[in-house]
Amino acid sequence: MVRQKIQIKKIDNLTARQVTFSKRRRGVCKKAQELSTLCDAEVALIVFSATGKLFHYSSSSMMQLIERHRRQSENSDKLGQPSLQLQENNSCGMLSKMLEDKTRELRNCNRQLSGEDLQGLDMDELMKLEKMVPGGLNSVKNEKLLKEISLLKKKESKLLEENAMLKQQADFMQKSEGTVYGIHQSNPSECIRNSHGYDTSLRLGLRFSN
Amino acid sequence: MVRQKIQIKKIDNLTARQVTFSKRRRGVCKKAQELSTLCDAEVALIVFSATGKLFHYSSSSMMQLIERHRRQSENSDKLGQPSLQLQENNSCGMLSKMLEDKTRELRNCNRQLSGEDLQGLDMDELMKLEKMVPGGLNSVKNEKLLKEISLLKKKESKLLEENAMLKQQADFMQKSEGTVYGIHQSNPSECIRNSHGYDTSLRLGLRFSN
DNA sequence: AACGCTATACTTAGGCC
DNA sequence: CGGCCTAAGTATAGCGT
Repeated sequence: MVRQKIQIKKIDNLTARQVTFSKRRRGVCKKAQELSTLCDAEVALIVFSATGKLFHYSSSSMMQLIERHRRQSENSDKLGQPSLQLQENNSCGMLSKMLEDKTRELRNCNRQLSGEDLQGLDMDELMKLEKMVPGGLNSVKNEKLLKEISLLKKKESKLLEENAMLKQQADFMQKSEGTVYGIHQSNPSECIRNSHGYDTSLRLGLRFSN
Repeated sequence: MVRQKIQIKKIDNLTARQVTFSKRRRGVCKKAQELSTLCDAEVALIVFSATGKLFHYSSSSMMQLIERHRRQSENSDKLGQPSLQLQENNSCGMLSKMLEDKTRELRNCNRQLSGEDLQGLDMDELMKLEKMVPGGLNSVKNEKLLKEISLLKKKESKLLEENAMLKQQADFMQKSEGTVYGIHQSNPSECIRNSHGYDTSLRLGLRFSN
Protein backbone atom coordinates (compact mmCIF):
# COMPACT_ATOMS: atom_id res chain seq x y z
CA MET A 1 0.00 0.00 0.00
CA VAL A 2 3.00 2.23 0.24
CA ARG A 3 2.99 4.35 -2.84
CA GLN A 4 5.95 3.64 -5.05
CA LYS A 5 7.83 5.97 -7.24
CA ILE A 6 6.77 5.06 -10.73
CA GLN A 7 8.87 4.79 -13.84
CA ILE A 8 7.77 6.85 -16.77
CA LYS A 9 7.19 4.02 -19.17
CA LYS A 10 4.11 2.38 -20.56
CA ILE A 11 2.04 0.87 -17.77
CA ASP A 12 1.75 -2.85 -18.36
CA ASN A 13 -1.51 -3.58 -16.67
CA LEU A 14 -4.39 -2.57 -18.89
CA THR A 15 -6.77 -1.59 -16.12
CA ALA A 16 -4.19 0.38 -14.23
CA ARG A 17 -3.26 2.13 -17.44
CA GLN A 18 -6.83 3.16 -18.11
CA VAL A 19 -7.30 4.42 -14.58
CA THR A 20 -4.08 6.36 -14.71
CA PHE A 21 -5.03 7.74 -18.08
CA SER A 22 -8.29 9.13 -16.87
CA LYS A 23 -6.74 10.58 -13.74
CA ARG A 24 -3.77 12.14 -15.42
CA ARG A 25 -5.73 13.37 -18.39
CA ARG A 26 -7.83 15.42 -16.04
CA GLY A 27 -4.67 16.51 -14.28
CA VAL A 28 -3.05 17.79 -17.44
CA CYS A 29 -6.22 19.52 -18.52
CA LYS A 30 -6.43 21.31 -15.22
CA LYS A 31 -2.82 22.36 -15.43
CA ALA A 32 -3.31 23.64 -18.94
CA GLN A 33 -6.29 25.64 -17.85
CA GLU A 34 -4.48 27.07 -14.87
CA LEU A 35 -1.57 28.08 -17.04
CA SER A 36 -3.89 29.88 -19.36
CA THR A 37 -5.69 31.67 -16.57
CA LEU A 38 -2.73 32.54 -14.38
CA CYS A 39 -0.42 33.69 -17.10
CA ASP A 40 -2.81 35.00 -19.68
CA ALA A 41 -1.61 32.47 -22.19
CA GLU A 42 -3.41 30.66 -24.94
CA VAL A 43 -3.35 26.93 -24.57
CA ALA A 44 -4.62 24.08 -26.69
CA LEU A 45 -4.43 20.48 -25.64
CA ILE A 46 -5.37 17.47 -27.72
CA VAL A 47 -5.35 13.97 -26.27
CA PHE A 48 -6.17 10.70 -27.94
CA SER A 49 -6.52 7.69 -25.71
CA ALA A 50 -4.98 4.44 -26.86
CA THR A 51 -8.44 3.36 -27.88
CA GLY A 52 -8.81 6.40 -30.09
CA LYS A 53 -11.09 8.47 -27.94
CA LEU A 54 -10.54 12.20 -28.24
CA PHE A 55 -10.25 14.69 -25.41
CA HIS A 56 -9.28 18.27 -25.75
CA TYR A 57 -9.08 21.58 -24.05
CA SER A 58 -8.46 24.99 -25.42
CA SER A 59 -8.42 28.34 -23.75
CA SER A 60 -10.13 29.88 -26.73
CA SER A 61 -10.97 28.58 -30.17
CA MET A 62 -9.12 25.42 -30.99
CA MET A 63 -9.24 26.17 -34.69
CA GLN A 64 -7.83 29.59 -34.19
CA LEU A 65 -5.04 28.28 -32.05
CA ILE A 66 -4.18 25.55 -34.49
CA GLU A 67 -4.21 28.01 -37.36
CA ARG A 68 -1.97 30.32 -35.41
CA HIS A 69 0.32 27.46 -34.55
CA ARG A 70 0.60 26.45 -38.18
CA ARG A 71 1.51 29.94 -39.29
CA GLN A 72 3.92 30.53 -36.48
CA SER A 73 5.74 27.24 -36.82
CA GLU A 74 6.07 27.87 -40.52
CA ASN A 75 7.63 31.18 -39.73
CA SER A 76 10.04 29.72 -37.27
CA ASP A 77 11.11 27.21 -39.87
CA LYS A 78 12.01 30.15 -41.96
CA LEU A 79 15.70 29.53 -42.59
CA GLY A 80 15.19 30.45 -46.18
CA GLN A 81 12.90 27.64 -47.16
CA PRO A 82 12.88 27.74 -50.94
CA SER A 83 9.16 28.13 -50.99
CA LEU A 84 6.00 27.62 -49.11
CA GLN A 85 4.81 25.33 -51.85
CA LEU A 86 7.76 23.06 -51.45
CA GLN A 87 7.24 22.89 -47.77
CA GLU A 88 3.68 21.82 -48.25
CA ASN A 89 4.94 19.15 -50.54
CA ASN A 90 7.41 18.18 -47.93
CA SER A 91 4.78 17.62 -45.31
CA CYS A 92 2.90 15.48 -47.75
CA GLY A 93 6.07 13.68 -48.53
CA MET A 94 6.73 13.15 -44.89
CA LEU A 95 3.28 11.78 -44.38
CA SER A 96 3.60 9.38 -47.22
CA LYS A 97 6.97 8.23 -46.01
CA MET A 98 5.50 7.61 -42.58
CA LEU A 99 2.66 5.75 -44.23
CA GLU A 100 5.15 3.58 -46.02
CA ASP A 101 6.95 2.80 -42.79
CA LYS A 102 3.79 1.93 -41.00
CA THR A 103 2.70 -0.31 -43.79
CA ARG A 104 5.90 -2.24 -43.73
CA GLU A 105 5.81 -2.52 -39.97
CA LEU A 106 2.26 -3.75 -40.14
CA ARG A 107 3.20 -6.36 -42.69
CA ASN A 108 5.91 -7.67 -40.39
CA CYS A 109 3.48 -7.68 -37.55
CA ASN A 110 0.95 -9.74 -39.41
CA ARG A 111 3.60 -12.12 -40.56
CA GLN A 112 4.64 -12.59 -36.98
CA LEU A 113 1.10 -13.23 -35.84
CA SER A 114 0.41 -15.74 -38.52
CA GLY A 115 3.60 -17.56 -37.77
CA GLU A 116 5.16 -17.21 -41.17
CA ASP A 117 8.84 -17.61 -41.20
CA LEU A 118 10.98 -14.59 -40.93
CA GLN A 119 13.69 -15.71 -43.25
CA GLY A 120 13.13 -12.91 -45.67
CA LEU A 121 13.69 -10.12 -43.20
CA ASP A 122 16.93 -8.35 -42.79
CA MET A 123 18.71 -7.76 -39.53
CA ASP A 124 17.18 -4.38 -38.78
CA GLU A 125 13.70 -5.62 -39.22
CA LEU A 126 14.38 -8.59 -37.02
CA MET A 127 15.63 -6.31 -34.28
CA LYS A 128 12.48 -4.25 -34.54
CA LEU A 129 10.35 -7.34 -34.25
CA GLU A 130 12.18 -8.47 -31.19
CA LYS A 131 11.38 -5.25 -29.48
CA MET A 132 7.76 -5.60 -30.41
CA VAL A 133 7.33 -8.95 -28.72
CA PRO A 134 8.03 -8.57 -25.01
CA GLY A 135 7.06 -12.11 -24.09
CA GLY A 136 3.52 -11.10 -23.35
CA LEU A 137 2.26 -14.62 -23.51
CA ASN A 138 4.62 -15.64 -20.79
CA SER A 139 3.55 -12.91 -18.47
CA VAL A 140 -0.13 -13.52 -19.00
CA LYS A 141 0.35 -17.16 -18.37
CA ASN A 142 2.37 -16.54 -15.26
CA GLU A 143 -0.31 -14.32 -13.91
CA LYS A 144 -2.89 -17.00 -14.47
CA LEU A 145 -0.77 -19.60 -12.76
CA LEU A 146 -0.19 -17.37 -9.80
CA LYS A 147 -3.86 -16.64 -9.50
CA GLU A 148 -4.67 -20.31 -9.58
CA ILE A 149 -2.11 -21.00 -6.89
CA SER A 150 -3.47 -18.39 -4.59
CA LEU A 151 -6.98 -19.66 -5.15
CA LEU A 152 -5.89 -23.18 -4.31
CA LYS A 153 -4.15 -21.99 -1.19
CA LYS A 154 -7.27 -20.28 -0.04
CA LYS A 155 -9.26 -23.41 -0.64
CA GLU A 156 -6.72 -25.39 1.28
CA SER A 157 -6.87 -23.25 4.35
CA LYS A 158 -10.63 -23.30 4.30
CA LEU A 159 -10.64 -27.04 4.09
CA LEU A 160 -8.12 -27.32 6.86
CA GLU A 161 -10.21 -25.16 9.04
CA GLU A 162 -13.34 -27.08 8.35
CA ASN A 163 -11.47 -30.26 8.90
CA ALA A 164 -10.17 -29.24 12.28
CA MET A 165 -13.64 -28.24 13.18
CA LEU A 166 -15.07 -31.60 12.27
CA LYS A 167 -12.37 -33.46 14.10
CA GLN A 168 -13.00 -31.50 17.21
CA GLN A 169 -16.63 -32.16 16.84
CA ALA A 170 -16.11 -35.89 16.47
CA ASP A 171 -13.77 -35.95 19.41
CA PHE A 172 -16.25 -34.20 21.53
CA MET A 173 -19.07 -36.49 20.63
CA GLN A 174 -17.05 -39.51 21.55
CA LYS A 175 -15.93 -38.20 24.87
CA SER A 176 -19.13 -36.76 26.11
CA GLU A 177 -21.83 -39.15 25.19
CA GLY A 178 -24.98 -38.46 27.09
CA THR A 179 -23.81 -35.42 28.94
CA VAL A 180 -25.34 -32.08 29.31
CA TYR A 181 -24.62 -29.49 26.71
CA GLY A 182 -24.56 -26.18 28.31
CA ILE A 183 -23.85 -22.95 26.66
CA HIS A 184 -20.92 -22.03 28.80
CA GLN A 185 -17.32 -22.17 28.03
CA SER A 186 -15.51 -22.88 31.18
CA ASN A 187 -12.12 -23.36 29.68
CA PRO A 188 -10.98 -20.71 27.25
CA SER A 189 -7.94 -22.69 26.25
CA GLU A 190 -10.12 -25.16 24.50
CA CYS A 191 -11.55 -22.56 22.36
CA ILE A 192 -11.23 -23.74 18.83
CA ARG A 193 -9.30 -21.38 16.72
CA ASN A 194 -8.83 -21.44 13.05
CA SER A 195 -5.83 -20.25 11.15
CA HIS A 196 -6.97 -16.68 11.48
CA GLY A 197 -7.17 -16.86 15.20
CA TYR A 198 -10.89 -16.51 15.29
CA ASP A 199 -13.01 -18.57 17.54
CA THR A 200 -14.90 -20.57 15.03
CA SER A 201 -17.20 -22.08 17.53
CA LEU A 202 -18.69 -18.70 17.92
CA ARG A 203 -19.56 -18.68 14.29
CA LEU A 204 -21.34 -21.94 14.83
CA GLY A 205 -23.23 -20.63 17.70
CA LEU A 206 -22.15 -23.60 19.76
CA ARG A 207 -20.71 -23.86 23.20
CA PHE A 208 -19.55 -26.95 24.96
CA SER A 209 -18.64 -27.43 28.51
CA ASN A 210 -16.61 -30.20 29.95
CA MET B 1 8.02 33.59 3.10
CA VAL B 2 5.15 31.35 4.00
CA ARG B 3 3.83 30.09 0.75
CA GLN B 4 0.22 30.96 0.16
CA LYS B 5 -2.34 28.99 -1.66
CA ILE B 6 -2.77 30.89 -4.88
CA GLN B 7 -5.97 31.83 -6.60
CA ILE B 8 -6.38 30.70 -10.14
CA LYS B 9 -6.68 34.11 -11.70
CA LYS B 10 -4.39 36.22 -13.79
CA ILE B 11 -1.25 37.05 -11.85
CA ASP B 12 -0.96 40.83 -11.55
CA ASN B 13 2.75 41.21 -11.22
CA LEU B 14 4.35 40.96 -14.63
CA THR B 15 7.59 39.42 -13.50
CA ALA B 16 5.91 36.92 -11.28
CA ARG B 17 3.59 36.07 -14.13
CA GLN B 18 6.45 35.42 -16.50
CA VAL B 19 8.29 33.31 -13.99
CA THR B 20 5.20 31.31 -13.25
CA PHE B 21 4.54 30.95 -16.93
CA SER B 22 7.89 29.50 -17.61
CA LYS B 23 7.74 27.15 -14.66
CA ARG B 24 4.24 25.94 -15.28
CA ARG B 25 4.68 25.68 -19.00
CA ARG B 26 7.41 23.17 -18.47
CA GLY B 27 5.28 21.47 -15.86
CA VAL B 28 2.37 20.99 -18.24
CA CYS B 29 4.67 19.79 -20.98
CA LYS B 30 6.16 17.23 -18.70
CA LYS B 31 2.74 16.04 -17.60
CA ALA B 32 1.62 15.77 -21.19
CA GLN B 33 4.65 13.74 -22.05
CA GLU B 34 4.20 11.47 -19.08
CA LEU B 35 0.59 10.91 -19.99
CA SER B 36 1.59 9.92 -23.47
CA THR B 37 4.32 7.57 -22.30
CA LEU B 38 2.51 5.98 -19.38
CA CYS B 39 -0.79 5.47 -21.07
CA ASP B 40 0.14 5.00 -24.68
CA ALA B 41 -1.84 8.07 -25.62
CA GLU B 42 -1.24 10.66 -28.29
CA VAL B 43 -0.91 14.14 -26.94
CA ALA B 44 -0.46 17.52 -28.55
CA LEU B 45 0.00 20.71 -26.61
CA ILE B 46 0.19 24.20 -27.99
CA VAL B 47 0.96 27.18 -25.81
CA PHE B 48 1.21 30.84 -26.71
CA SER B 49 2.64 33.15 -24.11
CA ALA B 50 0.96 36.47 -23.53
CA THR B 51 3.75 37.99 -25.59
CA GLY B 52 2.93 35.70 -28.48
CA LYS B 53 5.78 33.29 -28.20
CA LEU B 54 4.95 29.75 -29.24
CA PHE B 55 5.73 26.58 -27.33
CA HIS B 56 4.51 23.17 -28.16
CA TYR B 57 4.83 19.52 -27.49
CA SER B 58 3.49 16.53 -29.29
CA SER B 59 3.92 12.86 -28.67
CA SER B 60 4.16 12.20 -32.37
CA SER B 61 3.57 14.38 -35.39
CA MET B 62 1.78 17.58 -34.50
CA MET B 63 0.39 17.77 -37.98
CA GLN B 64 -1.00 14.30 -37.81
CA LEU B 65 -2.59 14.89 -34.45
CA ILE B 66 -4.17 18.12 -35.56
CA GLU B 67 -5.47 16.49 -38.70
CA ARG B 68 -6.92 13.69 -36.68
CA HIS B 69 -8.44 16.07 -34.22
CA ARG B 70 -10.04 18.03 -37.00
CA ARG B 71 -11.59 14.99 -38.53
CA GLN B 72 -12.74 13.54 -35.25
CA SER B 73 -14.28 16.70 -33.98
CA GLU B 74 -15.99 17.23 -37.28
CA ASN B 75 -17.43 13.78 -36.97
CA SER B 76 -18.76 14.57 -33.57
CA ASP B 77 -20.17 17.77 -34.96
CA LYS B 78 -22.20 15.33 -36.97
CA LEU B 79 -23.77 15.50 -40.32
CA GLY B 80 -23.31 17.32 -43.55
CA GLN B 81 -20.28 19.48 -43.09
CA PRO B 82 -19.94 21.19 -46.42
CA SER B 83 -16.20 20.81 -46.00
CA LEU B 84 -16.38 17.06 -46.30
CA GLN B 85 -15.77 17.18 -49.99
CA LEU B 86 -12.99 19.60 -49.49
CA GLN B 87 -11.49 17.42 -46.89
CA GLU B 88 -11.50 14.39 -49.12
CA ASN B 89 -9.83 16.37 -51.80
CA ASN B 90 -7.13 17.49 -49.49
CA SER B 91 -4.34 15.09 -50.20
CA CYS B 92 -2.59 15.76 -46.93
CA GLY B 93 -5.79 15.00 -45.09
CA MET B 94 -6.23 11.80 -46.98
CA LEU B 95 -2.70 10.68 -46.36
CA SER B 96 -3.02 11.50 -42.73
CA LYS B 97 -6.23 9.55 -42.51
CA MET B 98 -4.59 6.53 -44.05
CA LEU B 99 -1.67 6.93 -41.73
CA GLU B 100 -4.00 7.06 -38.81
CA ASP B 101 -5.74 3.88 -39.90
CA LYS B 102 -2.45 2.11 -40.24
CA THR B 103 -1.38 3.33 -36.86
CA ARG B 104 -4.48 2.02 -35.24
CA GLU B 105 -4.21 -1.30 -36.99
CA LEU B 106 -0.63 -1.55 -35.93
CA ARG B 107 -1.54 -0.83 -32.36
CA ASN B 108 -4.09 -3.62 -32.34
CA CYS B 109 -1.51 -5.88 -33.83
CA ASN B 110 1.02 -5.04 -31.19
CA ARG B 111 -1.53 -5.46 -28.49
CA GLN B 112 -2.18 -8.95 -29.68
CA LEU B 113 1.50 -9.72 -29.81
CA SER B 114 2.13 -8.35 -26.37
CA GLY B 115 -0.56 -10.44 -24.81
CA GLU B 116 -3.10 -7.87 -23.74
CA ASP B 117 -5.77 -9.63 -25.70
CA LEU B 118 -4.92 -12.91 -24.07
CA GLN B 119 -6.41 -12.03 -20.72
CA GLY B 120 -9.67 -13.69 -21.56
CA LEU B 121 -8.20 -17.03 -22.51
CA ASP B 122 -8.21 -19.95 -20.13
CA MET B 123 -5.25 -22.07 -19.25
CA ASP B 124 -5.85 -24.68 -21.91
CA GLU B 125 -5.89 -22.11 -24.64
CA LEU B 126 -2.77 -20.53 -23.27
CA MET B 127 -1.02 -23.87 -23.27
CA LYS B 128 -2.00 -24.40 -26.88
CA LEU B 129 -0.70 -20.99 -27.81
CA GLU B 130 2.47 -21.73 -25.98
CA LYS B 131 3.19 -24.61 -28.27
CA MET B 132 2.70 -22.37 -31.25
CA VAL B 133 4.95 -19.61 -30.13
CA PRO B 134 8.65 -20.26 -30.57
CA GLY B 135 9.99 -18.23 -27.66
CA GLY B 136 11.22 -20.51 -24.90
CA LEU B 137 8.30 -20.70 -22.57
CA ASN B 138 9.51 -23.81 -20.86
CA SER B 139 11.12 -21.75 -18.20
CA VAL B 140 12.01 -23.26 -14.88
CA LYS B 141 9.69 -20.81 -13.26
CA ASN B 142 6.69 -22.02 -15.16
CA GLU B 143 7.46 -25.58 -14.37
CA LYS B 144 7.73 -24.77 -10.72
CA LEU B 145 4.41 -23.04 -10.76
CA LEU B 146 2.81 -25.99 -12.47
CA LYS B 147 4.30 -28.36 -9.93
CA GLU B 148 3.01 -26.28 -7.09
CA ILE B 149 -0.41 -26.28 -8.60
CA SER B 150 -0.52 -30.00 -8.97
CA LEU B 151 0.69 -30.42 -5.41
CA LEU B 152 -2.00 -28.13 -4.15
CA LYS B 153 -4.61 -30.00 -6.12
CA LYS B 154 -3.52 -33.26 -4.57
CA LYS B 155 -3.69 -31.73 -1.14
CA GLU B 156 -7.10 -30.41 -1.89
CA SER B 157 -8.51 -33.75 -2.91
CA LYS B 158 -7.02 -35.41 0.15
CA LEU B 159 -8.59 -32.86 2.37
CA LEU B 160 -11.90 -33.17 0.65
CA GLU B 161 -11.80 -36.90 1.15
CA GLU B 162 -10.90 -36.64 4.79
CA ASN B 163 -13.56 -34.10 5.22
CA ALA B 164 -16.25 -36.24 3.71
CA MET B 165 -15.24 -39.08 5.97
CA LEU B 166 -15.45 -36.95 9.05
CA LYS B 167 -18.83 -35.72 8.08
CA GLN B 168 -20.05 -39.20 7.58
CA GLN B 169 -18.70 -40.15 10.94
CA ALA B 170 -20.42 -37.29 12.60
CA ASP B 171 -23.68 -38.11 10.92
CA PHE B 172 -23.42 -41.65 11.95
CA MET B 173 -22.73 -40.85 15.55
CA GLN B 174 -25.62 -38.56 15.77
CA LYS B 175 -28.01 -41.03 14.30
CA SER B 176 -26.82 -43.94 16.31
CA GLU B 177 -27.08 -42.09 19.55
CA GLY B 178 -30.37 -40.69 18.64
CA THR B 179 -29.91 -38.15 21.34
CA VAL B 180 -30.70 -34.56 21.58
CA TYR B 181 -28.01 -32.00 21.70
CA GLY B 182 -29.64 -29.09 23.32
CA ILE B 183 -28.81 -26.58 20.70
CA HIS B 184 -32.29 -25.70 19.70
CA GLN B 185 -32.89 -22.08 19.97
CA SER B 186 -35.78 -21.24 22.07
CA ASN B 187 -34.95 -17.64 21.67
CA PRO B 188 -34.03 -16.56 18.15
CA SER B 189 -32.32 -13.52 19.44
CA GLU B 190 -29.75 -15.71 21.05
CA CYS B 191 -28.64 -17.12 17.79
CA ILE B 192 -25.08 -16.06 17.40
CA ARG B 193 -24.38 -14.93 13.93
CA ASN B 194 -21.18 -14.05 12.25
CA SER B 195 -20.44 -10.71 10.81
CA HIS B 196 -22.24 -11.54 7.63
CA GLY B 197 -25.32 -12.55 9.42
CA TYR B 198 -25.20 -16.08 8.12
CA ASP B 199 -25.77 -19.06 10.25
CA THR B 200 -22.55 -20.88 9.60
CA SER B 201 -23.62 -24.16 11.05
CA LEU B 202 -25.55 -24.73 7.87
CA ARG B 203 -22.48 -24.16 5.80
CA LEU B 204 -20.71 -26.87 7.70
CA GLY B 205 -23.34 -29.38 6.89
CA LEU B 206 -24.11 -30.09 10.51
CA ARG B 207 -27.54 -30.95 11.66
CA PHE B 208 -28.93 -31.32 15.08
CA SER B 209 -32.16 -32.99 15.74
CA ASN B 210 -34.53 -31.96 18.44
C1' DA C 1 -15.90 2.38 -14.88
C1' DA C 2 -16.19 5.99 -11.72
C1' DC C 3 -15.58 7.59 -7.21
C1' DG C 4 -13.42 7.98 -2.48
C1' DC C 5 -9.56 7.57 0.42
C1' DT C 6 -4.81 8.36 2.14
C1' DA C 7 0.04 8.30 2.16
C1' DT C 8 3.52 9.71 -0.62
C1' DA C 9 5.62 11.72 -4.81
C1' DC C 10 5.79 15.59 -7.40
C1' DT C 11 5.12 20.47 -8.47
C1' DT C 12 5.84 25.02 -7.63
C1' DA C 13 5.62 29.95 -5.06
C1' DG C 14 8.76 32.66 -3.31
C1' DG C 15 13.41 33.62 -2.61
C1' DC C 16 18.07 34.37 -4.20
C1' DC C 17 21.66 33.99 -7.72
C1' DC D 1 15.46 34.29 -18.45
C1' DG D 2 17.06 30.00 -16.36
C1' DG D 3 19.01 27.52 -12.13
C1' DC D 4 18.92 26.20 -7.42
C1' DC D 5 16.58 25.91 -2.85
C1' DT D 6 12.89 24.95 0.50
C1' DA D 7 8.52 24.49 2.30
C1' DA D 8 3.63 24.22 1.07
C1' DG D 9 0.40 22.81 -1.84
C1' DT D 10 -1.20 19.42 -5.28
C1' DA D 11 -1.52 15.31 -7.90
C1' DT D 12 -1.93 10.66 -7.88
C1' DA D 13 -0.69 5.29 -7.04
C1' DG D 14 -2.74 1.82 -4.95
C1' DC D 15 -6.27 0.51 -2.53
C1' DG D 16 -11.31 -0.40 -1.55
C1' DT D 17 -16.37 0.17 -2.91
